Amino acid sequence: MTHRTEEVQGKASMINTTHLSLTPLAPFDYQSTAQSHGWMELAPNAWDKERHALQRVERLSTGQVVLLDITSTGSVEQPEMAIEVHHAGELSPKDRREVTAAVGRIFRADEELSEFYALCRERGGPWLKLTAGLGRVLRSPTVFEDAVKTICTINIQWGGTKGMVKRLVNAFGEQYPGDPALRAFPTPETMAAATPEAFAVAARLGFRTPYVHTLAQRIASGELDLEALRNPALPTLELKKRLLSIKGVGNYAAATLLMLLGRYDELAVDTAFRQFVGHKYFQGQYPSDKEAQALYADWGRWKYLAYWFDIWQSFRES
DNA sequence: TTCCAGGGGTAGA
DNA sequence: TCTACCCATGGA
Repeated sequence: MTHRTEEVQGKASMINTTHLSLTPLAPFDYQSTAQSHGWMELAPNAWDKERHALQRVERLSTGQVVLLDITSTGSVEQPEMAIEVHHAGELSPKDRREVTAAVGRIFRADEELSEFYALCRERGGPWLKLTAGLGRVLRSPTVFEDAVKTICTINIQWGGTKGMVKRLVNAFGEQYPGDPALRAFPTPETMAAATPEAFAVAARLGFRTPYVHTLAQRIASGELDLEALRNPALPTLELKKRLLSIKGVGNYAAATLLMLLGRYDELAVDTAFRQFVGHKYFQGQYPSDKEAQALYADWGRWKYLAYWFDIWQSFRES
């Protein structure tokens, strides 16, 4: 991953703009990656359809809150992303590195998928499309944000998930100084500082309320280090065990978080999975979870990606 | 008003 | 390991 920086000073505003760039591993399909997951629609993310830009408010480790505007300036084979950072005051070299690292993580800029692409080529047909830079599933800069959002997908329709995440951001996220209506995803410390009662009233997460609040408290107190789960040396089974030890995380959420951590061994069995597999492979009948999972068994450690883009292609064809 | 969603925890077998 | 039951919330 490489980056270069230049700075442009705004003239009429207290907000300055810094231009950064990021070069992901090729092949890389920027737009398909951004639209690969509903995460694009969850606050503080927003997708600008006309400019094909992903916008997001980010709180840096210094406490500075900035607005990111991310677009593609390259091609699939020679990819490059432009990152406009709107911020008050200065943006230090450390801040710039933090921003490019966050964007790199969101887009999985350094994720190596050649083994998955080789399997897609063996299959041929519609799977060949994936080898043109698809296969990256959008995620968040922190494991905490992904964990909270995953818990907010449990037993609820997508509109409900969007509403819950938006309430969390509006109630506990820090404001962007250039537009107080825009906020960053809240830190564990901010959520943990609220009483359970105040948290429940503000977020309205239903039965997920104690799961998310307790998770924030455990991280804020130092008892739990979710970022440590990004360690590639951790065996997947150990990682899954640690995820399942989090209250509110069961088999579905653990498989989703494994995928977000770059481990594709497990399928997230939920209503969408059962409906899709039943419709496409079992003449509309719901198979057992074992039968459904067996469909993707020979994808080995790439099962989740195979399923995810199987449903993604069906969606695009319909 | 009723149903149920992109499930999970718990108890009991 | 499996099943039954309950769990808040909000959209259809």
